[in-house]
Amino acid sequence: MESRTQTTGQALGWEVSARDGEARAGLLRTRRGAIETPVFMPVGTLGSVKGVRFEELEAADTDARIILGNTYHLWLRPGPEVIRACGGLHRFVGWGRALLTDSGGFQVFSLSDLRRISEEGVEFRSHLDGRLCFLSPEVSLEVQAALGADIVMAFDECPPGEVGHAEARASMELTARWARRSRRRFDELQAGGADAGRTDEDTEGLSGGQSLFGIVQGAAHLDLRRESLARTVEVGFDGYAIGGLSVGEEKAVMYAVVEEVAPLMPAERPRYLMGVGTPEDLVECVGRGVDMFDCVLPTRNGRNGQAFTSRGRLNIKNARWAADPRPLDEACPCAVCRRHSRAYLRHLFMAGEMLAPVLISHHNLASFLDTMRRVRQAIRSGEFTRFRREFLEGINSGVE
RNA sequence: GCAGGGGUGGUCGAGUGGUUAAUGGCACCGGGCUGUAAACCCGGCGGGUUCACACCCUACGUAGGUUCGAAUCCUACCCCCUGCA
Repeated sequence: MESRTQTTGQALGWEVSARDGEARAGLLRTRRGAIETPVFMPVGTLGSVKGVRFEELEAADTDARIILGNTYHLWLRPGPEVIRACGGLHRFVGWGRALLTDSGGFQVFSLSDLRRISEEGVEFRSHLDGRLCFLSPEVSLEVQAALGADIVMAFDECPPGEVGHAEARASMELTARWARRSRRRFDELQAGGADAGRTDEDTEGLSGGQSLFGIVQGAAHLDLRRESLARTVEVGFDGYAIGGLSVGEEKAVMYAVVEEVAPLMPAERPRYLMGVGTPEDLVECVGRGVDMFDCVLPTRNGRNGQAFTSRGRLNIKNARWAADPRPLDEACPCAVCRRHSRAYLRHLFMAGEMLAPVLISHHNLASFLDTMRRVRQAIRSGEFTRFRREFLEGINSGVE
């Protein structure tokens, strides 16, 4: 038996197996399984990757190794007590693989009309029933302990993408202070056994506890980004995320920030770009040094009738597909593309059949995850540059 | 046959003398969606010319009529629904 004593005691294992330029291929070891990176993580905000069954997420054509849940949403409903009583989020939803929970920081942005920020935390007017709720770094980490995800996120403030320097600085500094508080409360909760998802000691050579990621903010201002990174690293986390992108800024700005920040992030820790992105964003940002991604696009756009294909986006509602016997993407090996035609999917969508969004979501997810498999392969074989060029050419060639 | 009610743009349905090419809904056509307040949101939707402003044509069962002006009023006819025979 090979000894893994050198990683025992840590909650998360991480090793890079290949590099190609800034792109890295690696293995992220969590208490609920190993995850090859770069990885795309499907979003399951409310405890469900919308429209996709867990069996399908596990199936070979998709094979998601880790999915997200959301602290704010699960906190409001069904509530952390319910989920703790059911043995944590894994057992509650019936998913045995890895989970990552976002802290609710994104809702500070997306629900900006319903909240007020103070040093202490964020007062939300619940979007469900209007009642006043208070989320802070401490509360967020307490809820995340009750959910018991394998990776949890520090509670941050996510400002709009185009905020000016002064506002971005104030926000970034608040996030930095919240990072310390998140770290402190996290450690207390772990020491106190509050983690509902704890696994046996030595699982995978890991401690069995949760791991915690810090989040870099600073909007489009590179000096603030660098400072935010330094202050986050100073606190010390198991992994580091870039937050506050794809929130209204120009795409070039996003790429510029990632290009500046990712290579400066600790090389011995996984790098997670939050909320990104399109297939081309994934490839571009892997090329800038990112290891982990999540995004609602495959499921949301799938539900709304848009398929991501190797030749770009295909809107299944378009009349031009009405009698098209071809699959969504002739190059896609997913279960949906192997079985169903564009004509059938369009018919289902136009008829309002719930199977249509289900099938397109499945295809999109399978497509995103397949892209990441090919990205990893390209990095390992030292052909990432060529892969990137050919992939982008394909995406831009247009669906016929 | 008699008595009521009704025939409006792809469809259902408002409008009952003048901003009416005609409110809405649906259908249809197109666009958007990036740590999910999203199975959602936005736009178009009689025809023609125009990049556009704009202009022309055709339209409220059919045919006449009244009026400066009619989907709206009058007459005849056709058709549909309900009740009674």
